[in-house]
Amino acid sequence: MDSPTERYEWAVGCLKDAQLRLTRPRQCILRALANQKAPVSLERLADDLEEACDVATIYRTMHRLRQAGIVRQVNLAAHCACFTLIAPGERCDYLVCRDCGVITDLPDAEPILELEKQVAARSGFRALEHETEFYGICPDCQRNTNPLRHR
Amino acid sequence: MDSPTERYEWAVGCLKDAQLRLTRPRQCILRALANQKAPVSLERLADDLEEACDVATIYRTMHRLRQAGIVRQVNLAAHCACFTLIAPGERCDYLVCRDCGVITDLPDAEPILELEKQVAARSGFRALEHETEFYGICPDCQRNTNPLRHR
DNA sequence: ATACTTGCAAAAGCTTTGCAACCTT
DNA sequence: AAGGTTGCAAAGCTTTTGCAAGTAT
Repeated sequence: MDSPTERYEWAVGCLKDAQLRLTRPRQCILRALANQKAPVSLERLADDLEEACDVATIYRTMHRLRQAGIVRQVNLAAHCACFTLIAPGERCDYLVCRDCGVITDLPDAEPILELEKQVAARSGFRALEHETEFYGICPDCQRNTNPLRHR
Repeated sequence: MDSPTERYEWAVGCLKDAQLRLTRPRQCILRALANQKAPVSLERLADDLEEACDVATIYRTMHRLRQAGIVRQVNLAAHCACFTLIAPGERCDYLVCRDCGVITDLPDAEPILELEKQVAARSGFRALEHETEFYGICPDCQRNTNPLRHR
């Protein structure tokens, strides 16, 4: 499930399963989401759309996609909701630069899945999911050490 | 560093180190934070204050506490900033109920610290920190299975 | 034809900022 | 006394909602 096309098709399938209509704005939104593996902020998402559409529509759509389990809302940075497709095999472990904000996917987070099982067993919580963010300063920003850029 | 008093004293020490003044509103805010191990939303924090104070003051204070490394902003739920003291030994791994919103601290997240080291080594990121949230339905909410309560 | 969706506009929230008065150091 | 802080009010954003018109099924 790696190519944007595959991811898009998967999402469209889910949309139909959820009895949501495949409208023009929704096509654009799903395509934009399918192109990005890392979570995208709503602002960025709006910019990425092939065809502009109303903010209200984007918000409403994201809400429905979330309900339908097609999209996950990730709370990486304060003050902006970020979203990502939950295509099969997708991870939700990220490495975020505190300085430039770049978000990378973290592929090898097996230990967390292990931990998740333990937590499920001990806590009695059901339907467990997780989300991990590692924050730090990326190599690029370590080089550009302008102290003023750092918040 | 377990008792609220110890945590409060620690925070006050940091405040002085950061050359921030110990005003009345700041005392209240730090005390409220020291009483809670789990992250508190701003709304809740405001309610917990012994003495009411202006929202603007709370926001400005949280901003400074964050800058001074006294407080961590956690993005547990969308639409509300949550804060917690970063007293020594404090963890940042949580178990959150998707239904009732209760937040519990997760004490045994060793594997994540291991992973953090690996990630630091491989990625070249510096000053790595992490934040993990496990989401699920808590035992209580599993019992009260009113489907309408679940979003 | 039906009823789900969209855009526009307005409302509602949350967060930030300006400024004079106030209080800690 | 000096300057960091506060409260109040207003401005800025982000997110939500109402409604008539538009469109996928």
